[in-house]
Amino acid sequence: MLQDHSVHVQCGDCPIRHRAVCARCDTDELTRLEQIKYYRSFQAGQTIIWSGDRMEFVGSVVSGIATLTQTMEDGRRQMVGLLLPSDFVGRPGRATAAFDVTATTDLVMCCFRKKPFEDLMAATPHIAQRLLEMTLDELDAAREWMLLLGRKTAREKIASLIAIIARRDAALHLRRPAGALAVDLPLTREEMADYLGLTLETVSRQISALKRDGVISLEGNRRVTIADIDRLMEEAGDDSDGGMLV
Amino acid sequence: MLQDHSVHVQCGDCPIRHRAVCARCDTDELTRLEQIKYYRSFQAGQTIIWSGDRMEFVGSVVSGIATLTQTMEDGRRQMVGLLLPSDFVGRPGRATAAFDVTATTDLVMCCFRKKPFEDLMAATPHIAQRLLEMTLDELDAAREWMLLLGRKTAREKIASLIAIIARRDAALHLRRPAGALAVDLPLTREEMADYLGLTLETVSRQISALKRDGVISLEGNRRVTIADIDRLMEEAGDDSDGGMLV
DNA sequence: ATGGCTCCTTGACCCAGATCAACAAGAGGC
DNA sequence: GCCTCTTGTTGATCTGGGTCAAGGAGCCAT
Repeated sequence: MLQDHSVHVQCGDCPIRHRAVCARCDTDELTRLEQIKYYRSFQAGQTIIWSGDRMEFVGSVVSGIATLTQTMEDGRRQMVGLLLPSDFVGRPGRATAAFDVTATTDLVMCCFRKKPFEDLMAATPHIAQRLLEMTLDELDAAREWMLLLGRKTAREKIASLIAIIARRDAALHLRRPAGALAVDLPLTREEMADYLGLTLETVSRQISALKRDGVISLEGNRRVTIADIDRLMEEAGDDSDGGMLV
Repeated sequence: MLQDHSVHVQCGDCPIRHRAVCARCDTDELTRLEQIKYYRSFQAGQTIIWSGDRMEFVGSVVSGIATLTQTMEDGRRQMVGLLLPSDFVGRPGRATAAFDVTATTDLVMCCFRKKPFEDLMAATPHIAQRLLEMTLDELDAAREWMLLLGRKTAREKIASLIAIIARRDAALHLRRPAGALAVDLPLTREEMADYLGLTLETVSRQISALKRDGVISLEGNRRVTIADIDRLMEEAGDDSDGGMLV
């Protein structure tokens, strides 16, 4: 009986390598990464790291989806990061986590124990440079997200979220959309609400409204078909096309 | 007649060096930075970079305050970054700016032309590593900000903003508060509204409310005295003390 | 097939904060 | 001093999205 073969993915020929930490590593550097890496699986709903925990490792999402969230004492919750395959988790140079990291689907991570990774980073400028690039991208994304949270209407927020997921999906698979585009929403209504700073009822109402108005259509309640991307972007209120689709 | 002496500040003995890009550079690296640096002054209200512009330089704020903002076609505006002295501006590895950068007070920047800086960065792992650290800090701050925008009430937002400015102020001067703490709000009510995702009227009302309730008091309408920091933090709804004051 | 989940939708009502509008308080400039 | 311009305050009213509440739709497990 074979083990789940996802645990045998190699960084070097991983299909998402073009977006990963090791995107520009040479074979020598890859070898050293291989030596310190290991895989961990998490079940849907499982918390990977609690805010305030000691961080034992850093790593990349190989498959599945994780979220970064912050919760106030009274239970108000805000998602502050959505981690899709190739995204980096953890913070070299800091001992404890500032946010909760949760697997929202079954998840496989490619992990590196923190100390060896930091040593390798110190010895391999490539990696720090690539990590800087990725962190700057994340910061840009966080800033777009801030505009969404602070100024967009509920309808614009939903349209934006669908556009963001469609874009990430396309970027990951290096493909451009062929006509009507189908996207799986990897989040529950409640998770979308936490992403958007809304309640789940408002999310549900606005998705219904976009459907009623012909901007999207639904198969089941997770799979969305986007009839007209330009119309969706317009509904999202984005001034730029946000670098839509790579 | 002497020129404004702020233009003669040296990175090496700059009072804010402990927070700047060059925080951990040795004398040799500092010398190389000195060779490619130059100073630029901007007047209050002047736009430093427009979103979409080619970025000719990167640099650090020496004195004064700049903001990073995003504007939608219909004029809705969201601040996505508040740049105080020691903060880094610009994005090595990207040709065009994604946000508007504006001086909200008279401002002096220590600039490096982009290409030489990138070359130096490639040759000096130190700098990329320090920049990564700073970017990760900014990302953490952006994520706290997202909780504020998505989930906090107007009153909590105002309390948070005052706390954030007090904290940054203290960190910059490496001092801890002695009893009641006075802070200058370096922003107009409208700028605060853009920071917080509110209208300026709501900002004004909530500041009045905090004053009425004895959480803060005002001298003029820019200088705030915080009677009781713990009370303010409580009003801000922060679960952690947010690493208050370094 | 039935009960008990979790997830989603929809309706009725309410309220925090937006909007519209008037006015006060400085800060220069002359 | 007086005028003008910008910035800030406060009031009255409106509304988008929150809250509360009642079902519906899948999806197991028994």
